[in-house]
Amino acid sequence: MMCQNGDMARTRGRAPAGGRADALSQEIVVGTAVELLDEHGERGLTFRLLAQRLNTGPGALYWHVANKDELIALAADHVLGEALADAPRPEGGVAGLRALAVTVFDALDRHPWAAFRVTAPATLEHTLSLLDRIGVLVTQTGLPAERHFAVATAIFNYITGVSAQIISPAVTVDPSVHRDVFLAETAAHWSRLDPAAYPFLPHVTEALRDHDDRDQFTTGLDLLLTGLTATTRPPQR
Amino acid sequence: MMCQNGDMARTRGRAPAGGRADALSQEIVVGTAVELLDEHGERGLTFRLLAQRLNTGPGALYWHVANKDELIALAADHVLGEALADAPRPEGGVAGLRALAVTVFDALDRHPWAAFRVTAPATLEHTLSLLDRIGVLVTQTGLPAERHFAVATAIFNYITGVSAQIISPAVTVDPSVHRDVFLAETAAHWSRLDPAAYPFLPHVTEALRDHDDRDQFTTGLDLLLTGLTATTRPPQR
DNA sequence: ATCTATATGGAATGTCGTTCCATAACAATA
DNA sequence: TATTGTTATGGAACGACATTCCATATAGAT
Repeated sequence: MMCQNGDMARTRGRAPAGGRADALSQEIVVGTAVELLDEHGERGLTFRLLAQRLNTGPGALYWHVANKDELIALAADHVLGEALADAPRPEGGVAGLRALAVTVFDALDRHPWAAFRVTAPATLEHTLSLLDRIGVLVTQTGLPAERHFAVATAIFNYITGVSAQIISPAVTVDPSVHRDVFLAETAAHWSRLDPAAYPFLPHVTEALRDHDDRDQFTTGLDLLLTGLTATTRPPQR
Repeated sequence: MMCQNGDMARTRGRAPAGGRADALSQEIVVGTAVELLDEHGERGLTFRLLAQRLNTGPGALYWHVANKDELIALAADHVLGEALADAPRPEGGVAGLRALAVTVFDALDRHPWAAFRVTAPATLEHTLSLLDRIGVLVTQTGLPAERHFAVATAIFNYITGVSAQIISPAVTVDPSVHRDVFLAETAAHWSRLDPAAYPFLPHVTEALRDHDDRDQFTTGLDLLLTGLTATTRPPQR
């Protein structure tokens, strides 16, 4: 599964110099897939539907994409590419890490299906690019070189993994039920739990109902980054 | 989608007092599903195969489980339940949080398909239990009450989200390629990248090849927990 | 014995990913 | 301008799957 694109730069999908006017390309196929995924979610994307929108047959798509897994992986990478293009460059160090993380979260929040499909260790273009940019910023923090990989990967995993968790209700749950309704129902469920078995949850139903996803993301992120600076500059007695 | 079990405790699946000897139950169905998921992964689990192993037809399973999504969600919750049963209870505070997190990671590592299926906000029994136990431990750290929800959720999201990311290659990639081979190939890929576009990655290929998944999990976890203690006791000048 | 809710299991349905292949469009040759 | 080979297309066909349907069985209650 999953691309295994390997070495040989595949010419596939690159429209030949003097191709026809209505020529497909991997870029077009993936771009249209992103539209469809935004509209109907992962389950709603079918090769038939995609082919229909591109005025072709399902078979033609397989010239540009190996299978549905690769298509979705490429679509998710495409989303990440847009996010990175928008990401601010100026800041360095921990502030830059925070800004980059939030930018990526926002992008995944706009394309909920993508969050689950960005995976480590990276092999796709923009996923690699994200990890590399995190690595560069980590390098700037003055951490010893032997920790660069572990810390950069930890931050990458936090961004993609936690984003996926926070966004998951939008994907897992029936999309027809809105966020507020879902949270209200879940809060009601928590409030009905037996306090002997669940001493904590009944106390935080209000916080569940009112919380903001982005704040939830930055709460953990800031803990992580605080821990990072605390490690970088050991506690000044 | 997804349970919506609602209130009414469903009698379904509970074998009636004097049922037949070969009676099914939700517990049996889910337990067998866990076995099959461990053996063949999420794609390899089919209702036909599950029915065959239980000496029944596919239709019978739908009496105990609404659909495949619910089945897998229940199976993942089952895994979490086992992990929590094994989890050490003694320690409290930050040390207890760390121990609990690692226990859950190990369980998900043994059942890679489950990591992607544990989602927040929780509605299933053991997922709720995990979040609650995290909450209790967070309460013990002396954090102000208004931060309890945000911090407990952040830790929950870290555990489940980052575990899923770290374990993902075992699920996403063809299971026939072993971890070492996959990492070696990815490392080779990184080493061939253009250093102008990717200044960081080529330097850490060795670390990628040699890293340990559990260490990767604890690296970020310890950063997060360090940040937590730094927040709890503000820096003592 | 009869009745009814619970539970079963195999057959039928429809949708999907994917494969296949006959054909089209174009580029390079002659 | 014909010819040939490669690149690309698109629609039909295949096989697997989740899910539904329904005729039947089981066991407790009457």
